[in-house]
Amino acid sequence: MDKTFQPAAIETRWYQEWENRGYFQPQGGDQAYSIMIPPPNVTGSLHMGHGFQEAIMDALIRYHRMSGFNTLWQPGTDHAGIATQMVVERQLEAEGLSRHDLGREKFVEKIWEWKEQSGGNITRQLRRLGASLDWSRERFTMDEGLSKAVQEVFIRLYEEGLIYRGQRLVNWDPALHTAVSDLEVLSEEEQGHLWHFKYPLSSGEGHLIVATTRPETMLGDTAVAVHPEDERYAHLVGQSITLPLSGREIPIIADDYVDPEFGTGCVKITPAHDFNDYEMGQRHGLEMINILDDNAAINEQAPAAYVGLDRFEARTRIVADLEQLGLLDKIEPHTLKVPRGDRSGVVIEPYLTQQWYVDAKSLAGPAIEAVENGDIQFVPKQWENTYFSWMRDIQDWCISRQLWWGHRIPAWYDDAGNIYVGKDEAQVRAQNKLPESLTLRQDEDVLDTWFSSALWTFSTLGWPDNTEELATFHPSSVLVTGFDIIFFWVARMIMMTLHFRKEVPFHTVYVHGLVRDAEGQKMSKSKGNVLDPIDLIDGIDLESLVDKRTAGMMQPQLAAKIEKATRKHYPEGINAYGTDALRFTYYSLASTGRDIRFDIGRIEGFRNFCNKIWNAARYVLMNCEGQDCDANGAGEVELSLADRWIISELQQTKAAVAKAMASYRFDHASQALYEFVWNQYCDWYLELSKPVLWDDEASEAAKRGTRRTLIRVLESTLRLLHPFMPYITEEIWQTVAPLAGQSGATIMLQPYPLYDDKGVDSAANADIEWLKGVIEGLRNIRGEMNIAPGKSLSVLLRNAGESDKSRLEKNAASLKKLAKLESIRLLADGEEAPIAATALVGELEILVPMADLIDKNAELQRLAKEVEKLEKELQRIEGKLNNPAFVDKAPEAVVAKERSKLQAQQQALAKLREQKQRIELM
RNA sequence: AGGACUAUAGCUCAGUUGGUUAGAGCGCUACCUUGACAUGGUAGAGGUCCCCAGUUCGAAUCUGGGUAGUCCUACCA
Repeated sequence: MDKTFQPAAIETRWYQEWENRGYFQPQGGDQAYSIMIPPPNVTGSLHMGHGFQEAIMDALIRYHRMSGFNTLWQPGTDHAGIATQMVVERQLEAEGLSRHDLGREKFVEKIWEWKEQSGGNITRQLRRLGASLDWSRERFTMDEGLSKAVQEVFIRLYEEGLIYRGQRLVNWDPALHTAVSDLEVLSEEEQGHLWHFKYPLSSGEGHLIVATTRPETMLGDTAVAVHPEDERYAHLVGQSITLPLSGREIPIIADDYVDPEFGTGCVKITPAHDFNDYEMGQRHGLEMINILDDNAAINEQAPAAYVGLDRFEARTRIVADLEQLGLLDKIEPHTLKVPRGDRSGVVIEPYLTQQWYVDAKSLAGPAIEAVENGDIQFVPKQWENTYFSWMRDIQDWCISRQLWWGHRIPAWYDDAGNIYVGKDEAQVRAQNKLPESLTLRQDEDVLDTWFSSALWTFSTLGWPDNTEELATFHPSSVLVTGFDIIFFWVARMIMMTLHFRKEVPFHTVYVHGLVRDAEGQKMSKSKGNVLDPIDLIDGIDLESLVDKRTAGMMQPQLAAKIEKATRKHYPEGINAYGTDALRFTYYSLASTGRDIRFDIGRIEGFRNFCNKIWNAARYVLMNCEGQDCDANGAGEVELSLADRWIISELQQTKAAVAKAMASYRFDHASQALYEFVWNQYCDWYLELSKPVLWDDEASEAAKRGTRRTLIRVLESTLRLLHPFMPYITEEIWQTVAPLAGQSGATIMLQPYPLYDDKGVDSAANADIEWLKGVIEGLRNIRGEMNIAPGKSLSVLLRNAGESDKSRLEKNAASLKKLAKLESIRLLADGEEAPIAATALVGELEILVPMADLIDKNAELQRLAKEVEKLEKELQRIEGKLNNPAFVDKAPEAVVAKERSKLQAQQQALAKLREQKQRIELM
């Protein structure tokens, strides 16, 4: 074995082995455990957030697989309609082509080509992370089976009246030429203006002043509204004004939506271009005039002077023209929220179009109930509120997208505008008895990607066919996801699954935090602070990292800034830490918080932890390989106190990990394991094994017992660690297992260690605690007194009780070795104690004679510090016990505890004071 | 505007049903290449648990009110 752990040398080898041998496939078992991967975008790449999420799922999966469940982790990707189409369109653009130049069929072919070419990226990354997905079952939202499911769902919902087509105002992305759902629109505050215009009354007697942030929409105004109780305008309601530029006469109406306090209290109403105005238009039966085209340029409904102008050009022109007419009252700076497409970044227009909708309200009822009655539980629970608040006010879901990449809507139209929904044209004709002569054309649109994602848990298992997998693995056990897609995905999955399967898609939703950079910033390409998990595994030099972060940017002007920041944060690039260290870092950060700051310092610590495990194994193997470790359990074996103690500690660790896993506290699991391996097994047990193994006097049974304990505890620990650190544990386990009497081809299919109360040994625990106390007392004297570590000490014990005496007897060898003692013995009866530095373990006094090695003043200082600490503590306890209210009202156990504390501390204090005095008299 | 969450060591974070001397990792200081490991060992320093008030014998923990930050939802033209 190398002196340091080299992850790169083993990771790929083991992953290939696992995959080739089919270990990731369900292995049987009484109970099923399944997780459906939240499908990443097929043409994308994994970022730190994905890495975090996959690591969590893999830990759950490996844990349950080892625990004997019939375990499936279902892999797959989605087609990410808009994102993917955009990428390919941009590639075409580079060749000076648009998708229209190619035509629909050719263009979709191109996307498939791109998918084939780039689709392996994600799955390659997942493999590098050690994700034990059953690749033999990999699915894609656009593959045949899932498309069939999508079609089936659409048709059935249509037949049940839960999908309908209607003309509504939608969020229109003028760059992508498609409707997007309200979830895909992000509103941010931006600086704009508030333009005040004079609208002349048709009566010719004066004007009203309206304010707007979007002057161009005035071409589509069909009313001006005031508040019904606004006395200033009450007399004008029912009259009309003559709309400037268009010359149309439009009514003045009253509606309590209007806030009389804002602006002038008069609002221009444009029902075809504003969501609130749309509703008001409905209430008042107003005309809807659409003045934009698909590009958000002015259409021919508007006066000729503006037709064809882009919306922002038209804005400038209209303001200028109104000013010229003397109708511009004033312009004020104004902060407003501007809605932008999350993909395109352009300003979204409310736009009147024909779209398909899902009646979400009807589907929401059972979905709310499933969470209310606990069929589905969120972890942490507070996310249920987020879910409820959205579900209880849910809007119908616009599912049609004016894209070419996606599931085409299975609807056909005849020239009379009749709609026929079915599997294909032939079936539609047959079902509706349509003559051959009737021309039908299929709807041009495709479905929202989330529509197919909503079916993910059951479509991946073969639905609508009644497959065995569906029966076995559905509902899935848990969904692991970020809170940012509770609405997009989780809620819709619950609705769809309940409707079609009459069962929940998953029993638990584990909501994890969002990975941010070390400064708490969200990682994003435009900020240039994204990290590729693979770069933390393999390492990356500075220049490559800069190139990677500044390549292919939407806004190249940011490149310089990103380069600077990158050079500042990673002047040396990023070291290679390996997958296990990265994964363990993720777990250590997976608490209940919403934000996860990823600090490079953390991963370094866990890389060191891997190295610690590696070297501990090296030590164990050095002492066990070729030796009798009682692998077959036949030899005579004597277990030392230390052996019994570490076995006992191992049980506590098993229990802690099991508890942590049951509550999704991966941070607690990782903490418990780290603490056990480093602070107990390595720091104490390995050290305690040395005096036995290196002692020529020790019996063969004792040596065998220690070797057996060394190797078996290590073997169990590797299994305990495996779900979190798959590679290093497999690598070491291969050599360790046979020595520990375990056989098997791989650690990943071994049983997960279970807490065994027979292993718990409180007597051994107490003895070792005593031993640690004595050693730590001595080390403290050494450290504080600057006694050279190489210097052997002769130590005396005073005031030893019976248990101290027997413990001393049992542990003398260990004590000598670990505290580097020349000798240690009890002070004989009547023997006068020499002047010495003192440490206390309970009532036992440990004396290090000062003779020539201890500095008087240093010892006095050290004692003073101890005395002060005790005095403070005593004061606190006395205060408590002198308070009658405390003694009367606090539970007896608490009072008793304080009393015994008081006594112990008083004794200790007395001894230290006495000691201090003696030294002062020296 | 409504709601949620967060505030603990220099940094990143744990802290169970109120009772601990408030913990861990990283960083810091001193010493140490002893035969698993310097990606290491030993010892140590470091906290007004954001502020104020309340409940309680007792509050990092519970309640109310502030302050600061983050996020979500809905939005005023």
